[in-house]
Order: sequence, then structure tokens, then C-alpha cells
Amino acid sequence: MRRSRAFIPTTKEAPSDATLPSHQFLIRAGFINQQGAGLYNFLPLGKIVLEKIRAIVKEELDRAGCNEVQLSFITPLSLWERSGRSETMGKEMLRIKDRHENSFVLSPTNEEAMVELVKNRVTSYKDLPINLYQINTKFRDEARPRYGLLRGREFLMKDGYSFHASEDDMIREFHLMQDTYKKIFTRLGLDFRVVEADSGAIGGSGSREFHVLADSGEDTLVVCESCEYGANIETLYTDEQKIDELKERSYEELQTQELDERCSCGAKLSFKKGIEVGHIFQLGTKYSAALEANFNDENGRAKPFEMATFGIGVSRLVAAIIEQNHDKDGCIWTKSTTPYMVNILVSNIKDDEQVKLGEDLYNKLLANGVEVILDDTKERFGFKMKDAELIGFVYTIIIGKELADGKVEIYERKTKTKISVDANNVFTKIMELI
RNA sequence: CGGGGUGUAGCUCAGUAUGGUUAGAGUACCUGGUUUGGGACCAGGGGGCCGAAGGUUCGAGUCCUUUCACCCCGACCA
Repeated sequence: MRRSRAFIPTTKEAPSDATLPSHQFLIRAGFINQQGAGLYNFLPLGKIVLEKIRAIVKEELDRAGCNEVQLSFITPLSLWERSGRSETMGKEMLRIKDRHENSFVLSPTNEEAMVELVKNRVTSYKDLPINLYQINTKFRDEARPRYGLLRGREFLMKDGYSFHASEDDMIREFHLMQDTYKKIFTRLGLDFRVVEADSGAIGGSGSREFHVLADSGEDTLVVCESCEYGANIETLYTDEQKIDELKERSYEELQTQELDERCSCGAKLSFKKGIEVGHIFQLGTKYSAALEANFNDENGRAKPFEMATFGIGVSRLVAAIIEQNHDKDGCIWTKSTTPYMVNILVSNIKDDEQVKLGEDLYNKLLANGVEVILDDTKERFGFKMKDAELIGFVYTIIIGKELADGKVEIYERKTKTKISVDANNVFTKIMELI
């Protein structure tokens, strides 16, 4: 992509109502813009990032044997009346009527629809297990949307549902998905923790949340400084007062807070803030029984499916990545999520030598499958650098005044370091880095 | 859903108390010129139904009524 042809509306100032870094930077850098309360448009850069995350999620799930489907976003209200959630979900479900006065709902989640899909189509234990998922728009009419993409009303979510002949098999799948989710968040380049979200009813392992660690997270976690252990304070403590008191503390205050308890591995525990980006849950037969979705077991007896459900907040991840990876100048994308891996900055487009090298390099990188953008605008050096830092490309190749000595620079956004390399070697060097 | 707040140029905001020329600034944008390593400079220019509707008045961005939208704190939620 040529910057001169790209729709990337960057601004020096953020709208006054954006408070979080991810919200401010994603808007300033031209990734998203707000359409209404909790409603966001994805501009070209935001769309690229969203698709990259989606692709990684899909790849890992498919590898784990899941089937991608796409359910209708609009669902008949009757489906929700049968499960009882028309009542329990209340106003979060946005209801609409068609021209025939039939009532529909914008899908806030899809347990019912997935059960309906499988019911009477998967009828034998021989066809189980089966794991279906989709990456699709959800709508929840939140009382108070906020924090940009972190809590929107319309959002992109991966929701998966598995069906099993036995509880044991369902638990096996649960652990498989837990491992798969770890792979996904690791590939995204995130510092995350898997925490127990429910230590009660279903025996301690029934529900796990995946949290991206970030100062601005809404959830307070206790994590081990050595092993993988982590827990949400809402489930760790039974004392409501203690939970409320901890919730009110800022990130800085929590950092200095000493914990009396120690992890079972012996290491120290500390408080962290987290953004929930994934949740896996053992459902049992709650929905299959309610909707009479049965299969025949070895003895030919009808039994409701054992089920589990698995969610990832895809659009929320876009913001979570930036909450964890930013500085005062803007976004710092991870290698697997950057909208472009390489930004070629031609410092002065009136300098024919600089332009020629920029064009050659651009074409060569394109030919080698590198995600590259060529900043061929007529802006000055400082403007282009600020823009590159705000957007957060992983690498920027600076073609500028040092070209007179046959040198160019490779700038790494994360560390803000520049290394000088021979113009002849820059292609080889950048291919090594990416 | 309870409490508080804000709507004026693409964006950030003045102006509203005490109604009174043609509604301002910065930034962004356009034109020309000078610049070219950290969001340049000079000159010129375009851009507004002052959220919407109704009312008071000779006169409304400013006062009154209604309404819509958005934000913040809380409750709720994954």
C-alpha cells in the first residue's frame, strides 16, 4: 500500500470523550471511529488488524478440530422464549420486528441457535464429539457502553460450542480448548493469564477466564510471580467487603500491596489488572435438556448432549493489545497483529535518489510477500515519524539524508532504536528481522 | 436504571452570567512560495441552520419549554 493512496485519517488530538490509551490511539491513528454509543467503524488499518486476529483464531481452532460456521445474526425471538433467556437477558437483547410484526433478536450469543442447529442432525454417539464455532457480530444493548472497543454494544466475538456423549469427553475438550486458547494468545504476542473464574458449583475447573494483563483492566487478579497460577479476586475471596475494597484500588496501589498468602508452588503472589478476552465454560446439559436436544447412546437411549462453550472477544482484543502495548507516542503492535510489518519512510520525496530506493525496496518487499506500506507523501520527516510512531508499525525503514553516504536506518517501534545499515543490505537485513 | 455533565468549523475549545454589527481562536484542509531529520514558515482562501423542534422578543449561540444525542460516576453485564 502506498500511503498517498491509503485512507488513514490520523489526528494530533483525540476526541475529549476518549479516556483510555487504546481508545485515544486507535482513533487518533485512524484505526476506528465512533458511530454511536458503543458502536464503532473499523477503518482500513483497524480492519487489517481485526482480520489478522480472526485468522490466527481460526487457524488454531481448525487445527484443534473445530468447525467454522456462520449463523444468522438475526434470530427469531421464539428461540429465546423456549430457553427462558428472553426473560433473563432482559433489555440486553435488542428486539426488532419485521414487516409482518414478527419479533426478532440481534444475537447477543448463540447457545440456543447452535443447539437447534445440531439437534436432530447429530443423533448418534458415533457422531460425537463435535465442536462448532463462528466469528461473528454480536449485539448486547449494554446499559453503559464505555472504553471504546473494550465494552461496545456491537462487537466481534468468536463463540464456540461443543457437544459430547459424556461428561468426561466434554472435560477433555475443555482442556483441549484451554490449550488452544493459550496458543492463540501466545501467537498474538500477549502477556496473559488463565484464571479460575468459578471455584464453586462445577468443581473448580468449570470455568476459566483468559486475561490480558494491563494497567487499565477492569478485573483485579491475583497471579503467581513464578508459575502459571492466577485467579480473579471475585472468585478467590468470599468476603464481599474485601473484594469491593480491592476493586477500588488503583493499579499503582495494588502494585505495592503485599499478599499474606503464597502460591501452592511456594512463590509470591501479586495483584494485577486484567482485561478479559476469553472465557471457556463447562455447560453440561443446561441448554440441550431445555431444548430437548438428544442423541442416542450405545444402548439406544436418548440423552441430552453434554456441552461446553468457548468465547474470545476478537474486537476487544484489538483494544487489549494496545492497552498492553503502547507508550506516550502511540500504538506498539506485536509482529503478528501489526497492520503493516514494514513502513518505508521516504524523508524527502523531492530527492530522486531517496524516492528511487524507496520504490525499489517497496516492490522487492511486496514481491517477497512482506506486508509493507510506502510513505510517499510530501510531508516532512518529523511529521512522518510522528505518524509512524502513532500508528505503531513494527519497523520503519528511514530513507533520508544518510543516503548520501549510502546508509539508511531501520527503526524499531517497540524499542525506539535506530540502526544504520548500508542501503545495499537493507533488504537482507529487514528480511532477517521480520 | 439512579446521579452528574456536555452539544458552537473535520478535531480541541472560547463566546452563553448581563440577548444587540457580518459567530471567533488553535489545529486540520485548499492555493502559491520558501523549506526538508522529529507534527515547519510566509501570504491568501474555503469551511457553521451554534444538536433538533417550538416559544418569548424589534432582535436569540445566549432566555423559556420540549426533545434527541453523547460523555462521566454508580448499579448491571461477558
